[in-house]
Amino acid sequence: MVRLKDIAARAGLTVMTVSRALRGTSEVSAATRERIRALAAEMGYVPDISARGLRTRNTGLLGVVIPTVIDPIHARMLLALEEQARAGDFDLLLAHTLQQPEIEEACIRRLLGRRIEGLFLLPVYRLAPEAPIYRELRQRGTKVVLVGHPAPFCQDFPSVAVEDLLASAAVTRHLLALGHRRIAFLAGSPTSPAARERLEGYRRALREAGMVADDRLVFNAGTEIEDGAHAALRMIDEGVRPTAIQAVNDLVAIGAANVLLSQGLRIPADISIAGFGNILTSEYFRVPLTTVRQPKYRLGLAAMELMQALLRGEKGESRRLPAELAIRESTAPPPALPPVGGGEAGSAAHS
Amino acid sequence: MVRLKDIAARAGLTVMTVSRALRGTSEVSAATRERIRALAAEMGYVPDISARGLRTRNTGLLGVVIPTVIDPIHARMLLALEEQARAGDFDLLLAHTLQQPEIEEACIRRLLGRRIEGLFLLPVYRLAPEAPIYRELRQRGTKVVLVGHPAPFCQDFPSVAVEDLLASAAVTRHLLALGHRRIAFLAGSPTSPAARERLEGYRRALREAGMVADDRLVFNAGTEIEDGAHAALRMIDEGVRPTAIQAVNDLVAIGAANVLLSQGLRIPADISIAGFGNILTSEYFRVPLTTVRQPKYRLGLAAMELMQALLRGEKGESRRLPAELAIRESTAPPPALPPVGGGEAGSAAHS
DNA sequence: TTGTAAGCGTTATCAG
DNA sequence: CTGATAACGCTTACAA
Repeated sequence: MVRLKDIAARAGLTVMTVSRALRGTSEVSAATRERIRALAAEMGYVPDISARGLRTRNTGLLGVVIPTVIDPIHARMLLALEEQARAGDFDLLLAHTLQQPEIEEACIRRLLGRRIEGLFLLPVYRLAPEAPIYRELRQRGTKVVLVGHPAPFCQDFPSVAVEDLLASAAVTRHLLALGHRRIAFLAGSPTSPAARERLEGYRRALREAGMVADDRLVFNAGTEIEDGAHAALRMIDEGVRPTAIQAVNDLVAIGAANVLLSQGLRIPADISIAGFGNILTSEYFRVPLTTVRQPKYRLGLAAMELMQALLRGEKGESRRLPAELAIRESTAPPPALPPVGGGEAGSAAHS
Repeated sequence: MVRLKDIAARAGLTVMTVSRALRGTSEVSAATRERIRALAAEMGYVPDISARGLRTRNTGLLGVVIPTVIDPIHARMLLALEEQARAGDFDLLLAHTLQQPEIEEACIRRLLGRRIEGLFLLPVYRLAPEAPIYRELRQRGTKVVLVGHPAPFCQDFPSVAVEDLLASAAVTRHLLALGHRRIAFLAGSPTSPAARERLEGYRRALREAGMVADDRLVFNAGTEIEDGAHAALRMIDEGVRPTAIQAVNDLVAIGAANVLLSQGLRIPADISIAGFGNILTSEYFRVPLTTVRQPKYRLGLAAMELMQALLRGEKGESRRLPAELAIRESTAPPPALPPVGGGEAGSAAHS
């Protein structure tokens, strides 16, 4: 490894002069500056950022803690983040939590040892109102940008999140506008604020339309394709026959759609399906879905902007990004006017 | 930030004693060790890894340079890598190249400044036999594990890659065994060794079956869904009517499949489709595809093993990982025995 | 078992 | 414009 010292020796100058010449800072005669620069290039000098950081107290490191990079939404967000980081002359340390609190804690602790200047945190959501590592981050005054919805245990960090509630309500309103009156909802995990917001958006839209949100139309699914399939089967078992289904995400929607198609139902002729878009653009799935396009890349940009503000010592304001409804041929008016009222679960209508 | 010095002051001891106590190294009285430990915990001490590294000359950092983390294959590989890295007490610096040589060079240079101990490199493939930054890596003796196929400009680095040629040949043999004699190939970018291997595997299998690989059945596609669609349209335009299609990857296959389905063809009744699996398990696409399952996670593991060997100062042996053919209902015997011989492009039969 | 001195590669600071 | 000195937080090497 070539060090400043080595260049200084070759140049017959002090380390300091070389350092200054290379940084272009301070006044150094143009002549020597060029000479040093050439020499450094020739010798393949690469400054040691850690050593510099030791002295200047800035490491130029940002941490990203993410459930898993396999999630396409998160991956796109990460891409944006990394591009922005490089532009701002930061390097990115990546760590996965696999949605496990212990791993999350270990990750964060390691990153703290790296003296990261800021942390992008996609939290592992828990119901508990407190989490020790989050408390520690607060005490340390670590600059944290939460990428996701705030929850009790992480409330006081500035955050960037999608307007899930509004977007979900828009989906429901879209279905209502088409004439659907019996809309089932395949819900996600109750520990996930995003999933909860989506359920709440559905309920709010129903209420605003003067209807009663019937819980017999809400099925606990999860986040995976299988979860959607199981939920759809349960729905059929229970004799519930909605004219439309709204799912907490694309995967769940696809799982449900596959089940329905295998039952001989046609989409959207017999039943409409809508939900949030998590994978690809879902246009490439041959299951017709009307989806909410999530602003993945913009989420990354917004997160970085917030971080920049924090790094400048500002307060940093949380932001909610709108999501856009991508209406496709997957949703259509209900096949026939559903019976109004009706007592049994299957025909339980909002009204 | 709490430093060793601070703990030492509070404990009435030297920095050295504290350092030793915390590391558990050397002989320190069990009593003081516990006392120091407790004190450190209470004060929230986190050792500064960079400072330590400055002294010990190991940074505990590994770099990953990747086209984009959006690619599901790469994302899974990255996940494995990160998990392994953490297990080995390394942190991971992530950088994207976006497939652009200049960005790649900039990334690598930055990582060198971080004094990474090793670099996982998913190269930006170019046809040129030399690339300056690769030469520099060689000269520096940086420990590099190539994740991908070797190419002239990066030949001398140890690598981990999938047995694309063999896997591709297996696909073709599978189609041949079903009785297909007119198999089209939708090829990828010629700069990508993996794509080239896949084309070569197809050709080899045909030759081994005593057939002539007819280039009129090979269409340049690319890597995206749209590329597959365009290639399929071109194929149809040129009047080529294969009984089976083999694609360089899943996306291309899906693009082609969508076009064929929209033309009223049924899969696999009228035409069979097979290729490499890049997205999800493609089981969830309602386009029937027989695919090659790529050992994404094992690729990550193997890369890390290779890196460990390099770090131990060993030579490090390149490895090729086999890929498994996932046969599904997407491939079936050809609808009718194709005409043997035949002069025009459309019916151009092998042998 | 504990302490002292020195140094890792860089830059802040003050002096010339 | 350039140099000398000290320091960032930690650990190695040697001394007590």
